[in-house]
Amino acid sequence: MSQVLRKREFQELLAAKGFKQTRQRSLITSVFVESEGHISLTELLSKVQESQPSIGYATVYRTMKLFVELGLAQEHHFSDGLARFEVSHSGEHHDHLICVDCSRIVEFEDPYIEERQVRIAQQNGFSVVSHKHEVYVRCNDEKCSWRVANPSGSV
Amino acid sequence: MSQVLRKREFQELLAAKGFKQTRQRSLITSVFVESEGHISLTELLSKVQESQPSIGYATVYRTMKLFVELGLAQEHHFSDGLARFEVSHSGEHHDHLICVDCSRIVEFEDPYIEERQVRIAQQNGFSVVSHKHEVYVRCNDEKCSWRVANPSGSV
DNA sequence: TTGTATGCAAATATTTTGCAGACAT
DNA sequence: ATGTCTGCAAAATATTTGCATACAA
Repeated sequence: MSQVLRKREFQELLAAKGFKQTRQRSLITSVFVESEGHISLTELLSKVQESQPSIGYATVYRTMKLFVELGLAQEHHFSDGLARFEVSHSGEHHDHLICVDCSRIVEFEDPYIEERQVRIAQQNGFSVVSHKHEVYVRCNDEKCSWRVANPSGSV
Repeated sequence: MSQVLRKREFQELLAAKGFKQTRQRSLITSVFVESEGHISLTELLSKVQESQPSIGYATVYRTMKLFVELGLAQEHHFSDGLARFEVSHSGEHHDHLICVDCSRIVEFEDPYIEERQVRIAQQNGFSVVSHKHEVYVRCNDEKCSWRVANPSGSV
C-alpha cells in the first residue's frame, strides 16, 4: 500500500473513532508512515521538528501510544531498551532478521513458523494472540553497504 | 542440571575469568539460579535483601550485566519495558509462550521453527547468531490457577 | 462553544556511572 | 599490598503525567 493511502487510512480511523485531526497528528502520521522499519520517539521527534520545530516530545509520545492503541502501530523493544515503532501490517509481520554487524532489520513471514506457533500454543492449552520473533544474524560482509552507511550501529 | 551444580558452574566461570568471588556475588548467584523464569533487577534485589539487606541495587545490576557478558544469563525486554533475566540454557531456549491473561511464561523449543529460521536467514544472505521468539497467548480460563495466584499480572 | 489536543515542565521510572572505602586474592 | 568490588549517591536516560492554553469540530 502506498504511503499516501496508508496515511489516509490512519486519518480515517482517527476520524471514525472520534479523534481530532490536527496539524501535529497529520505531520507525525506522514513521518511515521514514511519511516522505514523501526523508529524511536526521539528519531520521530527530530524528523517531525524539521518541518515544525514547535512540536514537542509529549505530542509525539501520545500520538504513538494512540496509534498503538488503535492498532495502527506496533511497539517493539529491541536490545537497546528503547521503544521502537513500526507501521502495523495487516499480515502480522512481526518477524525480523536483525543483523548484529550492520544493524539492518529485514522483515520476514513464514507460514510454517506461523502454523507451528499455533500448534505449540494449543498443545499447552493456549490460543495465539500475537507474536514477536527476532532472529539475530550476521551478514559476514565487512564491506556491506549498510555497515558503511551506518557505522554507528543505530537502527 | 541441579541448581547447586548450576551455581558451581557460575562460580567456576567467574574464577576462570579472573573475577573475584564475593559474599554478594555468591548470594546473587544463588537467588538467580533458583529463580523461575524471568526475573527483573528489583525482584532480584528484594529476594537478595531478604538474606542480606545491605546489598545495593548497583551490585545486583553490575552482577547481572557481568553474567550476561559471560553468557551465563540472557537479558530480555518484554512489553513492560523492564530488563528481565533468565539463566542461559545451552540448548538455546529463547522461545516463550506468554499468556496475556495470567502472565504465565512457558518455554518451548521447536526444531521445525529452528530450521526455518536458518533457511530464511540464508535466503537473505545472513547466518543466524541467536534468536528471540515471543508468542503472546491467552489461556481462556477465568479460573486459571496462575491468574488467581498472580492477580496483579506481574511476571 | 466545548471538550479534545498541545506544549511545557515537572514527576516517575529505569539504567548507568563516579568515587571512597571494603575486601578477596 | 593491590587491584577489584561494593554501596551510596548522583547522573543520565526514558517514560509518563498535570495543567494552562490553543484549537478542531
